Amino acid sequence: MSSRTGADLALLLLAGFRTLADQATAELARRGYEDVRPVHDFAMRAILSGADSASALGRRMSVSKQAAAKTLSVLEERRYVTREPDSTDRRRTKIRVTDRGLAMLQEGETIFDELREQWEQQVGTASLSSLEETLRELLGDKTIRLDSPGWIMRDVEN
Amino acid sequence: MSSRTGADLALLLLAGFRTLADQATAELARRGYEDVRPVHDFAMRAILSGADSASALGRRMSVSKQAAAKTLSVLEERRYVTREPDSTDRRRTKIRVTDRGLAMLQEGETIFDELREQWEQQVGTASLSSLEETLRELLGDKTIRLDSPGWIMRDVEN
DNA sequence: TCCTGTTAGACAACTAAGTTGTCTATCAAT
DNA sequence: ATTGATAGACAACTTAGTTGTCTAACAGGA
Repeated sequence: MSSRTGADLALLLLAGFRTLADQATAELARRGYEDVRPVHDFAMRAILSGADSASALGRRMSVSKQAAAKTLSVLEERRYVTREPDSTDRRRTKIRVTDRGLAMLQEGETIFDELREQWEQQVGTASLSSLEETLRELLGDKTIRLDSPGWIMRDVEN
Repeated sequence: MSSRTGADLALLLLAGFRTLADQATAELARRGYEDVRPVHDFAMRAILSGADSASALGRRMSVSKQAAAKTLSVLEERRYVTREPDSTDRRRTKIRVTDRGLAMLQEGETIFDELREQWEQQVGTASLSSLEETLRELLGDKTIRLDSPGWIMRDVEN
């Protein structure tokens, strides 16, 4: 079916992402981490990989530092990170991922791996890794911009 | 590189979609249709395929009817659709895609096809269509929910 | 024909994740 | 010592959603 056009390709990619992200978010909630969205997970990864201040995180995620600061304050509120003053540079406040944060990340990774496993069983190892290979080739090392508000999962009423 | 995990797979899919969507939006703007986002394009398609009222559109896009009505009013403002009273059911107001709307859709489709063409040249016809095949198999006929606010393209300042 | 339940659309208040713009404090370097 | 850049904060705005409540119109059965 579905006429093989460029627009369909875009929709397929989107649907693929959303399927994984929605399932992961739901499963994460089921395992005790409610109110965590993919964007939080990604931000935490970025922090761990060295973006340990609001400005740095903003740069890393290609988002304004103000937006990054907002994300950080909800992460702090939910006890996934802490902020402490940087002794060497009194302008900065250093971000630290808490143990709870690490545990959440771990759980998230596990869930994503499980989902990938399911997909592998559905279409075979070869198909899936060739898909990944193709996408990597197409996207190169292009870092992913996260400046799209949302991709939240909610339920609809009417 | 990039450890072959489920999370990476999700990010690849997202990056793929965003790359296409961002480029398409930019190109559409360059060709005279500014302030059009993917979500508008998708909504117009849904209208054309029969969802010709706010409530119907909401159901089709898995979004509340209020959200659909909002989208419709910006589409109307920008002269991509018109609303007219339905003679057979006085509660409803019928949505019609304007000529300008059709032209915009046409242009959008062309652009997406061009982008797909580029990708094809980059990785080969076989790889790309196998990617599409795999995704279709994984996602089935699952319709795409559009209830994520955003995926807008904006520029970042600092 | 009337009552009852459902549907369409509108309005209002709220949320989430962004954006600009402006401000102060601190650093770094000529 | 001044000058310029950087970190973070605060405020006002934007987009695309969400609930909740309301009225008007339809549809079907007693």
